[in-house]
Amino acid sequence: MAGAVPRIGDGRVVIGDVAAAAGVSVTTVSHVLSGKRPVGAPTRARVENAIEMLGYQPNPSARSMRTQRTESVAIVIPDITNPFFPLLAAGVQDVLHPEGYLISISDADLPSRSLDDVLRQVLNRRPDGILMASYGSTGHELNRIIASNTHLVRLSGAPEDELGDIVSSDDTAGVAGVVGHLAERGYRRIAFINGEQSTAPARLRAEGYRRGLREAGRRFDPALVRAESFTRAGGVAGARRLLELRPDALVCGNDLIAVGAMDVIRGAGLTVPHDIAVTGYDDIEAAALLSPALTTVHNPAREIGRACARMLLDRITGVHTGPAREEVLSTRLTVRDSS
Amino acid sequence: MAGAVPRIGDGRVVIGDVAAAAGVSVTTVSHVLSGKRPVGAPTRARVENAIEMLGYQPNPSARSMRTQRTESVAIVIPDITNPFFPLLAAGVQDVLHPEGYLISISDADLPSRSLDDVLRQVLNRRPDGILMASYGSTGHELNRIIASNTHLVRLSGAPEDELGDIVSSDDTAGVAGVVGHLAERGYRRIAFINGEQSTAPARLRAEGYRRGLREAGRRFDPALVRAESFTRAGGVAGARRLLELRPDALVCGNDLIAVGAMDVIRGAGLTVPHDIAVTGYDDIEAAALLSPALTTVHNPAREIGRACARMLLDRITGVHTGPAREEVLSTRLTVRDSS
DNA sequence: TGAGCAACGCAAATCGTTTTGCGAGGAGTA
DNA sequence: TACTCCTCGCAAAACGATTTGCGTTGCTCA
Repeated sequence: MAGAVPRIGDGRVVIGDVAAAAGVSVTTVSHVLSGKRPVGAPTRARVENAIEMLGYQPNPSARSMRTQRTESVAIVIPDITNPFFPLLAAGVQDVLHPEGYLISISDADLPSRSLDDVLRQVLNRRPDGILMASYGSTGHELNRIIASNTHLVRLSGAPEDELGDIVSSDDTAGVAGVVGHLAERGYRRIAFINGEQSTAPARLRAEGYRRGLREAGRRFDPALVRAESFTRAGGVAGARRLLELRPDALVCGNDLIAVGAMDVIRGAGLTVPHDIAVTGYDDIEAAALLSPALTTVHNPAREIGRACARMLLDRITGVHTGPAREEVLSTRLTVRDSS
Repeated sequence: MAGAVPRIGDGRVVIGDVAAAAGVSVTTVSHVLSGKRPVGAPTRARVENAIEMLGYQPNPSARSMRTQRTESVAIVIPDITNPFFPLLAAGVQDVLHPEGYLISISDADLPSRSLDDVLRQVLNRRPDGILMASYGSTGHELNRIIASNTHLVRLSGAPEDELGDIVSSDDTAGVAGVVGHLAERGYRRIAFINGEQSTAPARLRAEGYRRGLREAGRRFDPALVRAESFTRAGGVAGARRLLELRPDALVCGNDLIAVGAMDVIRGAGLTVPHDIAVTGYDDIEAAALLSPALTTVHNPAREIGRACARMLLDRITGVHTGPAREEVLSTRLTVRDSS
C-alpha cells in the first residue's frame, strides 16, 4: 500500500489539498483528524484515503499556533558527556516518542552560556514541558517557566517551592548505605569528594555522607570533604587534595569523580582497594569495566527518565492538575572490587 | 537592568504589545528585529526598549509559518547509549546552539519503531536539516527528505547518490592500520567482529580489515569474520563463535563490541593480550578505563559532530549550494595494553 | 403532510508573525 | 516654487492549521 507516494509540486501538501482531493471542506478534514465532531463513515473513508494518497502530514507550526501546544518537551542537562544523562534521555524517549513528542536536549555546561541563557533559549520554543536536570539554578529564569504555561519536572530537587513535580532517586540513603558498607569493612578514615555543591544531588549526597557516618558511630570531619564538580576532572582535583590527609576510603559523588580519583591514586603509586577504597555513584556502564571494578550505587537512570516523562505527560494532558508530586526511586548498593 | 521583568496577563507577550508600548506599528517592530528595512535611530531605541521591558520573544511557530524555516535540526542516531553519539551530539551543539537552533535527538534503535517511522516523525517537524547517523536505511524515506526542503548530512555514507553531504572519519584506513599493527606484533590469526553489515561504517571497516591483511601480506579468511551489531551484546555473540576458531587477535568494529568480546574471553579463562589480542574502534572514554586498556582507533566524535553541523549550516544558510560535499576526518591508532 | 431532530458539512474568524505595496513628509536641487 | 528623491511608517495579505456558529439535508413520528 505504501508503495506509491505521489508528490505534488515541491512536496508540500496542505490540508486544502486533501480537502480538494476528497471533495470536502477543510473543516471536515480537520474533524476527521481530530475526531472533535462526528463525520460520516463514507466521508471519513474518502478523507483518509486522500490523506494516504497525498502523504499529508499536518504542519506542526500552524497547528501549535492555534492550539498553543507544541507537542514537544525539552531536556536540560548539565553534561551530555556524562553517560548518566543519555540514559536518562533514553528513558524519556521511551515514553514520549510513541506519543509523538519532539524531544530536544540542551547541554547547559557550555561555559560560553549561562544557565539563564540556555533556559531563555529553551523557553523561547515554548515546549509543553521541561525536564530540568541541571540544578544550580538560582530561580530567576525558573520563575519564567511557571509564569508560562510550560510544565516543569525537576530531577532531584527540593519540593519546597512550587516549582513543579520532582523525580529523584534516594541520594541520601544511597550514599549513607555506601558509607555504612565501608565502615563495616573496617575503613577508618572515609573521605568524600562531592560535585557542585550548589546542586540538589550534591546536597543530598553530602547529607547521606554525614548520615552514614553518624549511623556507623563515626565522627564527621569537614576536612575530609571536598566539593568539586561532577566530572573526571573534579575527581582529580578532589583526590589531589584529600590524598594528603591519608584517608583509607574515598566516597565519590558520582562515578566520573571516582574515575578521576582513581587516576590520581594510580599516579601516586597506591592501589585500590588495598591502600585506599573508592566508591562511586550512578553505576554508569563503565563502572563495571574499570579495574578494579567500581563499587557504586546503582542509580536507575532510564527508569528515572521514564518517570519524569510520565509526570510531564500527566501534567500536559491534564491527567494530574493538583499540587506538586514527588516520586522517589530507590537505589541499590553494588559492591564490586574497589572497596 | 534585567531586574524587573513585568509580566502581562498569563505571560504571553505578542508583537502587537510591543508595538503598542513603543507607539509604532507591528511592521516597524518586525523591521527592528530583522533589519530588513532601515528604521530611524530614535524609533529603534523605543522599540528595543519596549522589547526589553516586556520581555518579548517572537513566537517561533508563527515565525516559521511565514518563513518556512524552523531553525531546528534533527539528529537521528542508532543508539544514544553508545557513548560515541552523545559526543557527536555535543559537537553539533557546539556549533548550532550559539546560532539559536533547536536540536532534537531521535534514537532509532527502538525495536518498536522502524527507521521509516522514526524518519516520518522527524520529517513531520520540518527541521531545516537532518543529521543521519543511522545508516541502514534503504532509501524510501530518505527520498522524502530530499523531496522536502530539508537538508541532509550523513555520517559515513557513500557519496554516490545525491543524498546530501557526507562527513566521515577514514574508517577503512583506521581498521587497516590496526590490522597492520597487529600483524607487525606477530599475531597470526586475526579475526574480525563487525557491526550491522547494512550500515556504511560496517562496510568501510570490513574493507579496512581486508586491506590491512592484504598490505601485511596475509590471507583473508571469510570464516574469521562475523557481522553482528555495534553493541556489547554483538561483541558477546561474535566472540562466542569466533573463539572456537582459535584466533590470536580479535579486531572489533567498535569499542562496545570489544567490551563484549572481552567479557567472553575473560569468561573462557583466557587473558588479553597474552592469549588473544583485542582492538576496538572509536576510543570512547571507557576504552582507556578497561582492563587491560583497549587498543583502539581514535575517532574524533565531537569534531565530527562539529563538521556535520557546519555543513548543515552552510546548506541552510545558502553559503554552499553546489553539489554534495564530503569531509573526511582522520583517525589515529591508539595503542594501549590489549594488543 | 408537516413539525422536530439528528447528523453532517461549510464559511469565516483566529493564532502571531513576516513581507510588500504605498503614501506621507522632509530634504535637496534647479 | 516645483520636482525628485529619500527615509520611514502603515495597512493588509499571506503562512496552514483549528474551531465555532449556522445551514442543509434527510429521517422519524404524530
